Amino acid sequence: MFDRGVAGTSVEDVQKAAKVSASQLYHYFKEKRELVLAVIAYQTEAVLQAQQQLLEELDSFEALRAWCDAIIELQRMRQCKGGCPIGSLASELSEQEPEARVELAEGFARWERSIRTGLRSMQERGELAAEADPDRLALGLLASLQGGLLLTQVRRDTEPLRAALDMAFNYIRSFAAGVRD
Amino acid sequence: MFDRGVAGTSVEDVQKAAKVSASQLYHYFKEKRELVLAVIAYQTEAVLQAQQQLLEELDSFEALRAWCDAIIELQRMRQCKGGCPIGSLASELSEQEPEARVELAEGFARWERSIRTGLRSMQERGELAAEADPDRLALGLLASLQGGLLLTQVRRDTEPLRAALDMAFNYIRSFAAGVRD
DNA sequence: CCGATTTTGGATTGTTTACTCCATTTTTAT
DNA sequence: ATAAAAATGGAGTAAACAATCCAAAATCGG
Repeated sequence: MFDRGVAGTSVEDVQKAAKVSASQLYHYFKEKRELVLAVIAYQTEAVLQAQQQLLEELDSFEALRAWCDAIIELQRMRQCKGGCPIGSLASELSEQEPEARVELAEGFARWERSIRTGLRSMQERGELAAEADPDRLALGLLASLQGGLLLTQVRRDTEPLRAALDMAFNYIRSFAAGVRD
Repeated sequence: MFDRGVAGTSVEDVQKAAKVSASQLYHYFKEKRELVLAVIAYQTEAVLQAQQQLLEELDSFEALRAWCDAIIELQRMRQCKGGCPIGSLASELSEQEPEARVELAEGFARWERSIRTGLRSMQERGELAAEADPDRLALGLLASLQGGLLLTQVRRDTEPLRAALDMAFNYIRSFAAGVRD
Protein backbone atom coordinates (compact mmCIF):
# COMPACT_ATOMS: atom_id res chain seq x y z
CA MET A 1 0.00 0.00 0.00
CA PHE A 2 2.96 2.28 0.54
CA ASP A 3 4.23 1.43 -2.94
CA ARG A 4 0.98 1.45 -4.89
CA GLY A 5 -1.51 3.28 -2.70
CA VAL A 6 -4.49 1.79 -0.92
CA ALA A 7 -6.78 1.77 -3.95
CA GLY A 8 -3.97 0.34 -6.06
CA THR A 9 -3.53 -2.62 -3.75
CA SER A 10 -6.12 -5.39 -3.96
CA VAL A 11 -6.87 -7.73 -1.09
CA GLU A 12 -5.52 -10.48 -3.30
CA ASP A 13 -2.24 -8.59 -3.62
CA VAL A 14 -2.01 -8.55 0.17
CA GLN A 15 -2.82 -12.26 0.30
CA LYS A 16 -0.03 -13.08 -2.11
CA ALA A 17 2.50 -10.83 -0.39
CA ALA A 18 1.62 -12.27 3.02
CA LYS A 19 1.32 -15.81 1.62
CA VAL A 20 -2.06 -16.37 3.21
CA SER A 21 -5.43 -17.42 1.84
CA ALA A 22 -8.54 -15.30 1.54
CA SER A 23 -10.23 -16.96 4.49
CA GLN A 24 -7.27 -16.17 6.71
CA LEU A 25 -7.24 -12.50 5.81
CA TYR A 26 -10.98 -12.17 6.26
CA HIS A 27 -10.78 -14.10 9.50
CA TYR A 28 -8.50 -11.47 11.04
CA PHE A 29 -9.83 -8.44 9.20
CA LYS A 30 -13.55 -8.07 8.69
CA GLU A 31 -13.10 -6.06 5.50
CA LYS A 32 -10.50 -4.17 3.53
CA ARG A 33 -11.26 -0.99 5.48
CA GLU A 34 -10.18 -2.71 8.67
CA LEU A 35 -6.96 -3.85 7.07
CA VAL A 36 -6.30 -0.28 6.00
CA LEU A 37 -6.79 0.95 9.55
CA ALA A 38 -4.19 -1.60 10.66
CA VAL A 39 -1.80 -0.28 8.02
CA ILE A 40 -2.34 3.24 9.34
CA ALA A 41 -1.55 2.10 12.88
CA TYR A 42 1.49 0.20 11.68
CA GLN A 43 2.93 3.02 9.59
CA THR A 44 2.29 5.57 12.31
CA GLU A 45 4.27 3.49 14.79
CA ALA A 46 7.02 2.93 12.24
CA VAL A 47 7.43 6.61 11.47
CA LEU A 48 7.28 7.71 15.10
CA GLN A 49 9.70 5.04 16.18
CA ALA A 50 12.15 5.94 13.44
CA GLN A 51 12.09 9.57 14.57
CA GLN A 52 11.91 8.98 18.30
CA GLN A 53 15.60 8.73 19.02
CA LEU A 54 16.60 11.91 17.20
CA LEU A 55 13.58 13.82 18.52
CA GLU A 56 14.17 12.77 22.12
CA GLU A 57 17.61 14.25 22.18
CA LEU A 58 16.50 17.57 20.72
CA ASP A 59 18.49 19.80 23.01
CA SER A 60 20.27 22.10 20.59
CA PHE A 61 20.00 23.61 17.14
CA GLU A 62 22.67 21.17 16.01
CA ALA A 63 20.40 18.31 17.06
CA LEU A 64 17.46 19.88 15.25
CA ARG A 65 19.60 20.30 12.16
CA ALA A 66 20.72 16.68 12.45
CA TRP A 67 17.09 15.57 12.51
CA CYS A 68 16.35 17.58 9.35
CA ASP A 69 19.41 16.20 7.63
CA ALA A 70 18.50 12.64 8.56
CA ILE A 71 15.11 13.04 6.90
CA ILE A 72 16.66 14.50 3.76
CA GLU A 73 19.19 11.69 3.65
CA LEU A 74 16.45 9.09 4.06
CA GLN A 75 14.53 10.47 1.09
CA ARG A 76 17.69 10.64 -0.96
CA MET A 77 18.34 6.96 -0.24
CA ARG A 78 14.79 6.16 -1.29
CA GLN A 79 15.42 8.03 -4.54
CA CYS A 80 12.67 10.42 -3.44
CA LYS A 81 10.09 7.71 -4.01
CA GLY A 82 7.04 7.26 -1.86
CA GLY A 83 6.68 10.46 0.10
CA CYS A 84 5.67 10.27 3.75
CA PRO A 85 3.94 7.00 4.70
CA ILE A 86 1.45 8.88 6.87
CA GLY A 87 1.07 11.83 4.53
CA SER A 88 0.35 9.65 1.52
CA LEU A 89 -2.32 7.72 3.38
CA ALA A 90 -3.75 10.99 4.67
CA SER A 91 -4.05 12.44 1.22
CA GLU A 92 -5.65 9.33 -0.24
CA LEU A 93 -8.05 8.55 2.60
CA SER A 94 -9.02 11.79 4.31
CA GLU A 95 -12.04 12.46 2.14
CA GLN A 96 -13.04 8.84 1.65
CA GLU A 97 -12.77 7.15 5.02
CA PRO A 98 -13.78 9.30 7.98
CA GLU A 99 -12.42 6.80 10.48
CA ALA A 100 -9.09 6.67 8.69
CA ARG A 101 -8.95 10.47 8.68
CA VAL A 102 -9.36 10.57 12.45
CA GLU A 103 -6.64 7.98 12.97
CA LEU A 104 -4.28 9.80 10.63
CA ALA A 105 -5.00 13.08 12.39
CA GLU A 106 -4.09 11.38 15.65
CA GLY A 107 -0.89 10.05 14.10
CA PHE A 108 0.09 13.54 12.98
CA ALA A 109 -0.85 14.86 16.43
CA ARG A 110 1.54 12.41 18.07
CA TRP A 111 4.29 13.35 15.65
CA GLU A 112 3.66 17.02 16.29
CA ARG A 113 3.71 16.43 20.05
CA SER A 114 7.02 14.67 19.72
CA ILE A 115 8.56 17.63 17.89
CA ARG A 116 6.95 20.07 20.31
CA THR A 117 8.42 18.24 23.29
CA GLY A 118 11.85 18.52 21.71
CA LEU A 119 11.43 22.24 21.12
CA ARG A 120 10.17 22.71 24.68
CA SER A 121 13.20 21.01 26.08
CA MET A 122 15.36 23.34 24.01
CA GLN A 123 13.42 26.20 25.50
CA GLU A 124 13.89 24.89 29.03
CA ARG A 125 17.60 24.53 28.42
CA GLY A 126 17.68 28.16 27.41
CA GLU A 127 18.57 27.47 23.79
CA LEU A 128 15.25 28.70 22.53
CA ALA A 129 13.94 32.10 23.58
CA ALA A 130 11.11 32.23 26.09
CA GLU A 131 8.88 34.12 23.68
CA ALA A 132 9.11 31.37 21.07
CA ASP A 133 5.94 29.33 20.70
CA PRO A 134 6.93 25.64 20.49
CA ASP A 135 3.36 24.63 19.62
CA ARG A 136 3.18 26.71 16.48
CA LEU A 137 6.79 26.10 15.56
CA ALA A 138 6.29 22.34 15.79
CA LEU A 139 3.15 22.50 13.69
CA GLY A 140 4.80 24.72 11.09
CA LEU A 141 7.85 22.48 10.98
CA LEU A 142 5.74 19.37 10.46
CA ALA A 143 3.80 21.10 7.70
CA SER A 144 7.03 22.15 6.00
CA LEU A 145 8.25 18.60 6.24
CA GLN A 146 5.08 17.22 4.69
CA GLY A 147 5.02 19.73 1.87
CA GLY A 148 8.72 19.26 1.26
CA LEU A 149 8.26 15.50 1.06
CA LEU A 150 5.40 15.84 -1.41
CA LEU A 151 7.25 18.20 -3.74
CA THR A 152 10.36 16.07 -3.46
CA GLN A 153 8.36 13.00 -4.38
CA VAL A 154 6.84 14.69 -7.42
CA ARG A 155 10.09 16.22 -8.61
CA ARG A 156 12.25 13.22 -7.73
CA ASP A 157 14.75 15.66 -6.27
CA THR A 158 15.55 16.44 -2.63
CA GLU A 159 15.77 20.17 -3.28
CA PRO A 160 12.18 21.04 -2.24
CA LEU A 161 12.57 19.10 0.99
CA ARG A 162 15.83 20.90 1.66
CA ALA A 163 14.29 24.30 0.96
CA ALA A 164 11.30 23.56 3.19
CA LEU A 165 13.32 22.26 6.11
CA ASP A 166 15.97 24.99 5.73
CA MET A 167 13.23 27.56 5.92
CA ALA A 168 11.65 26.01 8.99
CA PHE A 169 14.99 25.43 10.67
CA ASN A 170 16.28 28.94 10.04
CA TYR A 171 13.04 30.42 11.25
CA ILE A 172 13.20 28.43 14.47
CA ARG A 173 16.85 29.37 14.87
CA SER A 174 15.85 33.01 14.63
CA PHE A 175 14.37 32.38 18.08
CA ALA A 176 17.76 31.36 19.47
CA ALA A 177 17.94 32.75 22.99
CA GLY A 178 19.69 36.09 23.03
CA VAL A 179 19.56 36.65 19.27
CA ARG A 180 16.20 38.42 19.21
CA ASP A 181 15.59 41.71 21.09
CA MET B 1 -11.94 13.28 -8.97
CA PHE B 2 -11.24 16.20 -6.68
CA ASP B 3 -13.96 14.98 -4.33
CA ARG B 4 -13.33 11.24 -4.37
CA GLY B 5 -9.85 10.83 -5.80
CA VAL B 6 -8.93 9.40 -9.18
CA ALA B 7 -9.21 5.76 -8.13
CA GLY B 8 -12.49 6.49 -6.38
CA THR B 9 -14.03 7.91 -9.54
CA SER B 10 -15.12 5.43 -12.18
CA VAL B 11 -15.41 6.31 -15.84
CA GLU B 12 -19.12 5.68 -15.45
CA ASP B 13 -19.25 8.28 -12.68
CA VAL B 14 -17.72 10.76 -15.10
CA GLN B 15 -20.21 9.77 -17.79
CA LYS B 16 -23.12 10.40 -15.47
CA ALA B 17 -21.77 13.70 -14.20
CA ALA B 18 -21.06 14.89 -17.73
CA LYS B 19 -24.30 13.38 -19.06
CA VAL B 20 -22.54 11.66 -21.91
CA SER B 21 -22.45 8.07 -23.07
CA ALA B 22 -19.52 5.66 -22.90
CA SER B 23 -18.80 5.93 -26.61
CA GLN B 24 -18.57 9.70 -26.36
CA LEU B 25 -16.07 9.64 -23.52
CA TYR B 26 -13.94 7.02 -25.24
CA HIS B 27 -14.16 8.91 -28.50
CA TYR B 28 -12.47 11.92 -26.94
CA PHE B 29 -10.28 10.12 -24.42
CA LYS B 30 -8.53 6.92 -25.44
CA GLU B 31 -8.51 5.59 -21.89
CA LYS B 32 -9.01 6.68 -18.32
CA ARG B 33 -5.33 7.64 -18.03
CA GLU B 34 -5.82 10.22 -20.77
CA LEU B 35 -8.85 11.63 -19.01
CA VAL B 36 -6.79 11.94 -15.84
CA LEU B 37 -4.10 13.85 -17.71
CA ALA B 38 -6.80 16.25 -18.89
CA VAL B 39 -7.94 16.68 -15.29
CA ILE B 40 -4.38 17.49 -14.27
CA ALA B 41 -4.12 20.12 -17.00
CA TYR B 42 -7.51 21.55 -16.06
CA GLN B 43 -6.80 21.76 -12.34
CA THR B 44 -3.37 23.21 -12.89
CA GLU B 45 -4.83 26.00 -14.97
CA ALA B 46 -7.59 26.57 -12.44
CA VAL B 47 -5.20 26.86 -9.51
CA LEU B 48 -2.74 29.07 -11.34
CA GLN B 49 -5.46 31.31 -12.67
CA ALA B 50 -7.01 31.69 -9.23
CA GLN B 51 -3.65 32.75 -7.81
CA GLN B 52 -2.45 34.81 -10.75
CA GLN B 53 -3.98 38.11 -9.82
CA LEU B 54 -2.73 38.18 -6.24
CA LEU B 55 0.68 36.86 -7.24
CA GLU B 56 1.15 39.35 -10.05
CA GLU B 57 0.78 42.29 -7.73
CA LEU B 58 3.25 40.92 -5.19
CA ASP B 59 5.07 44.14 -4.52
CA SER B 60 5.04 44.33 -0.74
CA PHE B 61 4.88 42.21 2.38
CA GLU B 62 1.30 43.32 2.78
CA ALA B 63 0.50 41.85 -0.62
CA LEU B 64 2.30 38.61 0.30
CA ARG B 65 0.35 38.46 3.53
CA ALA B 66 -2.88 39.08 1.62
CA TRP B 67 -2.09 36.14 -0.64
CA CYS B 68 -1.52 33.89 2.39
CA ASP B 69 -4.71 35.08 4.01
CA ALA B 70 -6.71 34.50 0.83
CA ILE B 71 -5.56 30.88 0.74
CA ILE B 72 -6.45 30.35 4.38
CA GLU B 73 -9.83 31.93 3.82
CA LEU B 74 -10.47 29.72 0.81
CA GLN B 75 -9.80 26.57 2.81
CA ARG B 76 -11.96 27.82 5.64
CA MET B 77 -14.82 28.34 3.19
CA ARG B 78 -14.30 24.82 1.89
CA GLN B 79 -14.51 23.57 5.47
CA CYS B 80 -10.94 22.35 5.05
CA LYS B 81 -12.13 19.67 2.68
CA GLY B 82 -10.18 18.51 -0.32
CA GLY B 83 -6.67 19.82 0.15
CA CYS B 84 -4.83 21.22 -2.85
CA PRO B 85 -6.21 20.04 -6.21
CA ILE B 86 -2.70 19.64 -7.58
CA GLY B 87 -1.20 18.26 -4.38
CA SER B 88 -3.88 15.60 -4.00
CA LEU B 89 -3.40 14.41 -7.55
CA ALA B 90 0.35 14.46 -7.04
CA SER B 91 0.17 12.30 -3.97
CA GLU B 92 -2.17 9.79 -5.56
CA LEU B 93 -0.52 9.53 -8.96
CA SER B 94 3.20 10.21 -8.56
CA GLU B 95 4.18 6.59 -7.98
CA GLN B 96 1.57 5.07 -10.27
CA GLU B 97 1.56 7.13 -13.43
CA PRO B 98 4.95 8.40 -14.56
CA GLU B 99 3.45 10.67 -17.17
CA ALA B 100 1.08 12.19 -14.63
CA ARG B 101 3.99 12.74 -12.26
CA VAL B 102 5.86 14.73 -14.90
CA GLU B 103 2.82 16.88 -15.67
CA LEU B 104 2.20 17.53 -11.98
CA ALA B 105 5.85 18.43 -11.48
CA GLU B 106 5.50 20.90 -14.32
CA GLY B 107 2.37 22.32 -12.71
CA PHE B 108 4.18 22.84 -9.44
CA ALA B 109 7.09 24.35 -11.33
CA ARG B 110 4.80 26.92 -12.91
CA TRP B 111 3.26 27.75 -9.55
CA GLU B 112 6.71 28.08 -8.02
CA ARG B 113 7.82 30.32 -10.87
CA SER B 114 4.81 32.52 -10.31
CA ILE B 115 5.67 32.97 -6.64
CA ARG B 116 9.33 33.47 -7.46
CA THR B 117 8.52 36.21 -9.94
CA GLY B 118 6.53 37.97 -7.25
CA LEU B 119 9.39 37.75 -4.76
CA ARG B 120 11.84 38.96 -7.40
CA SER B 121 9.73 42.00 -8.09
CA MET B 122 9.71 42.71 -4.36
CA GLN B 123 13.46 42.45 -4.45
CA GLU B 124 13.74 44.81 -7.42
CA ARG B 125 11.52 47.29 -5.65
CA GLY B 126 13.90 47.18 -2.71
CA GLU B 127 11.40 45.59 -0.34
CA LEU B 128 13.32 42.36 -0.14
CA ALA B 129 17.04 42.38 0.66
CA ALA B 130 19.48 41.70 -2.16
CA GLU B 131 20.94 38.70 -0.34
CA ALA B 132 17.56 36.97 -0.16
CA ASP B 133 17.23 34.02 -2.52
CA PRO B 134 13.79 34.24 -4.20
CA ASP B 135 14.24 30.79 -5.74
CA ARG B 136 14.61 28.99 -2.46
CA LEU B 137 12.12 31.18 -0.68
CA ALA B 138 9.49 30.48 -3.32
CA LEU B 139 10.13 26.74 -3.15
CA GLY B 140 10.02 26.73 0.64
CA LEU B 141 6.86 28.79 0.66
CA LEU B 142 5.14 26.45 -1.79
CA ALA B 143 6.19 23.46 0.30
CA SER B 144 4.84 25.09 3.45
CA LEU B 145 1.61 25.75 1.65
CA GLN B 146 1.29 22.16 0.50
CA GLY B 147 2.09 20.69 3.88
CA GLY B 148 -0.20 23.16 5.59
CA LEU B 149 -3.03 22.24 3.25
CA LEU B 150 -2.54 18.54 3.88
CA LEU B 151 -2.52 18.85 7.66
CA THR B 152 -5.45 21.22 7.51
CA GLN B 153 -7.37 18.72 5.40
CA VAL B 154 -6.66 15.88 7.82
CA ARG B 155 -7.42 17.90 10.94
CA ARG B 156 -10.36 19.77 9.42
CA ASP B 157 -8.94 22.90 10.99
CA THR B 158 -7.14 25.84 9.37
CA GLU B 159 -4.59 26.07 12.18
CA PRO B 160 -1.87 23.98 10.48
CA LEU B 161 -2.18 26.02 7.29
CA ARG B 162 -1.94 29.21 9.35
CA ALA B 163 1.11 27.96 11.23
CA ALA B 164 2.82 26.89 8.01
CA LEU B 165 2.13 30.10 6.11
CA ASP B 166 2.92 32.27 9.15
CA MET B 167 6.25 30.54 9.43
CA ALA B 168 7.05 30.99 5.76
CA PHE B 169 5.80 34.57 5.69
CA ASN B 170 7.71 35.61 8.81
CA TYR B 171 10.84 33.98 7.50
CA ILE B 172 10.59 35.82 4.20
CA ARG B 173 9.85 39.04 6.06
CA SER B 174 13.05 38.56 8.01
CA PHE B 175 14.68 39.40 4.68
CA ALA B 176 12.96 42.77 4.56
CA ALA B 177 15.47 45.24 3.15
CA GLY B 178 17.35 47.01 5.90
CA VAL B 179 16.21 44.72 8.71
CA ARG B 180 19.09 42.25 8.47
CA ASP B 181 22.77 43.21 9.10
C1' DC C 1 -7.53 -38.71 24.52
C1' DC C 2 -11.62 -36.47 22.75
C1' DG C 3 -14.97 -33.05 21.89
C1' DA C 4 -15.28 -28.19 20.94
C1' DT C 5 -13.34 -24.19 19.04
C1' DT C 6 -10.32 -21.82 16.19
C1' DT C 7 -7.75 -21.50 12.05
C1' DT C 8 -6.92 -22.48 7.27
C1' DG C 9 -7.37 -23.61 2.08
C1' DG C 10 -9.44 -22.63 -1.87
C1' DA C 11 -13.30 -22.54 -4.81
C1' DT C 12 -17.08 -19.43 -5.58
C1' DT C 13 -20.26 -15.45 -5.96
C1' DG C 14 -22.03 -11.21 -7.32
C1' DT C 15 -20.67 -6.72 -8.38
C1' DT C 16 -17.98 -3.15 -10.32
C1' DT C 17 -14.82 -1.75 -13.65
C1' DA C 18 -12.48 -0.24 -17.93
C1' DC C 19 -13.18 -0.69 -22.36
C1' DT C 20 -15.39 -2.37 -27.07
C1' DC C 21 -18.65 -2.69 -30.71
C1' DC C 22 -21.92 -1.48 -34.02
C1' DA C 23 -25.86 0.66 -35.60
C1' DT C 24 -27.76 5.26 -35.94
C1' DT C 25 -27.71 10.13 -36.01
C1' DT C 26 -25.51 14.47 -36.92
C1' DT C 27 -22.25 17.36 -39.17
C1' DT C 28 -19.27 18.68 -42.92
C1' DA C 29 -17.64 19.30 -47.65
C1' DT C 30 -18.72 19.91 -52.31
C1' DA D 1 -28.48 17.68 -52.41
C1' DT D 2 -25.59 14.04 -51.33
C1' DA D 3 -21.86 11.38 -50.06
C1' DA D 4 -18.23 10.99 -46.72
C1' DA D 5 -16.76 11.73 -42.11
C1' DA D 6 -17.48 12.52 -37.42
C1' DA D 7 -20.13 11.98 -33.31
C1' DT D 8 -23.35 9.52 -30.41
C1' DG D 9 -26.36 5.93 -27.82
C1' DG D 10 -26.32 2.09 -25.43
C1' DA D 11 -25.85 -2.79 -25.08
C1' DG D 12 -22.21 -5.89 -24.31
C1' DT D 13 -17.60 -8.19 -22.75
C1' DA D 14 -14.00 -9.81 -20.12
C1' DA D 15 -11.34 -9.09 -16.25
C1' DA D 16 -10.65 -7.62 -11.51
C1' DC D 17 -12.44 -7.09 -7.33
C1' DA D 18 -14.18 -7.52 -2.36
C1' DA D 19 -16.32 -10.68 0.16
C1' DT D 20 -18.52 -15.48 1.24
C1' DC D 21 -18.76 -20.31 2.12
C1' DC D 22 -17.84 -24.84 3.65
C1' DA D 23 -15.06 -28.52 4.41
C1' DA D 24 -10.59 -29.84 6.28
C1' DA D 25 -6.91 -29.21 9.45
C1' DA D 26 -4.90 -27.59 13.62
C1' DT D 27 -5.27 -26.20 18.38
C1' DC D 28 -7.12 -26.19 22.88
C1' DG D 29 -9.56 -27.49 27.32
C1' DG D 30 -10.70 -31.00 30.50
